[in-house]
Amino acid sequence: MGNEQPFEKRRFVEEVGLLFELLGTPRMAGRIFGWLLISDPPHQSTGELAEVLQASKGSISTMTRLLIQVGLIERISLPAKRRDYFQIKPNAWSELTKQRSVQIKAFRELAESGLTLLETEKPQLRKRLEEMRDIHAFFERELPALNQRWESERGQ
Amino acid sequence: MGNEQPFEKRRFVEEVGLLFELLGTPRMAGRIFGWLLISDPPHQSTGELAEVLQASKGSISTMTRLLIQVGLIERISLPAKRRDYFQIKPNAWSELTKQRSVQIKAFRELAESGLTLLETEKPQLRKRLEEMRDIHAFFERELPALNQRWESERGQ
DNA sequence: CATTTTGTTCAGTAAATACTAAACATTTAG
DNA sequence: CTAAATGTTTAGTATTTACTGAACAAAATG
Repeated sequence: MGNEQPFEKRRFVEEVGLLFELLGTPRMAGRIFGWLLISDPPHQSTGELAEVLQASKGSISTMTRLLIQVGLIERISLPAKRRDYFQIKPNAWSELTKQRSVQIKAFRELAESGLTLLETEKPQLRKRLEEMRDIHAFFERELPALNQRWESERGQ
Repeated sequence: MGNEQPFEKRRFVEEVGLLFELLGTPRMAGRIFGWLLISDPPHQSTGELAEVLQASKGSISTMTRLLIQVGLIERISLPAKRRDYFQIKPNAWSELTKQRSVQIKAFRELAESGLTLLETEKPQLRKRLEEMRDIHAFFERELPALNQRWESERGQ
């Protein structure tokens, strides 16, 4: 089959895969995401992904599910044609920021439960946890604000 | 040996371990970090860590090295006493934010190299990558500013 | 110098993970 | 209905990873 995509595109896909792997997400998920960033058209089916990326359909199925779950891609179905397609989710990055806030909250709460444990201890010992709590409370408050600023700046 | 630390402290340590694991860092590294957040004194030796956390010295050695590398703890040596101790790094969280900026930069650069690939394509196809580039450029610029605001607000 | 105390490195292991390939299910088209 | 196309689930595999325990190295103490 005519499976000759330019060298550079393959390399791009592979780079995205490696970056994802570095950040703890399976490389294949990164490859899928990478391809969906440059594919024409922007929406691709499971079969197309499997062929272009030389991966099994099972792998594509699992990893698209993962990418949907973390909010980076979405499943769409086109009116007439075949079954379903995947594409980069238009608001992917903003939503990722929101997820980041959830993590930050977890750290803030952990710091607070630690402070409860050290309730009766001298300030010197509590300092570590107070700093952890305060900075996370700060970002928990400011990150959504920053994200909102982004959305309005670009939105117009 | 008198190894009876309160229930709640063990649970705290285990919770930090689980959160770390969730974020892709080995659980044992999280346990070490958790214990260093509540230990008295705040600095602990490899041997102490191994005993409290019921882990092998080898594991402690590897994981402290990891934690130092990511900037969360530091190695200190006390004047008279034994060899070296570990403690939470005073500026840990701010430095972590800086590292986050490095990742964001990687995404921005990836988006740009993708845009180079689609240089001659129609705008419709370039949109995905432009959005990815722009939001990452935004945070690459704003995150350090936010962090600086934190440092001055608390610094006084 | 010999002994103890402390930390690192290394070899081995058990469990988790990222896949593949094939069986199965479901829809679409003739 | 039958056949083709598409996607999911499952079973199996190979690799990676997070550990342990022991050998080793280096320094401090007597």
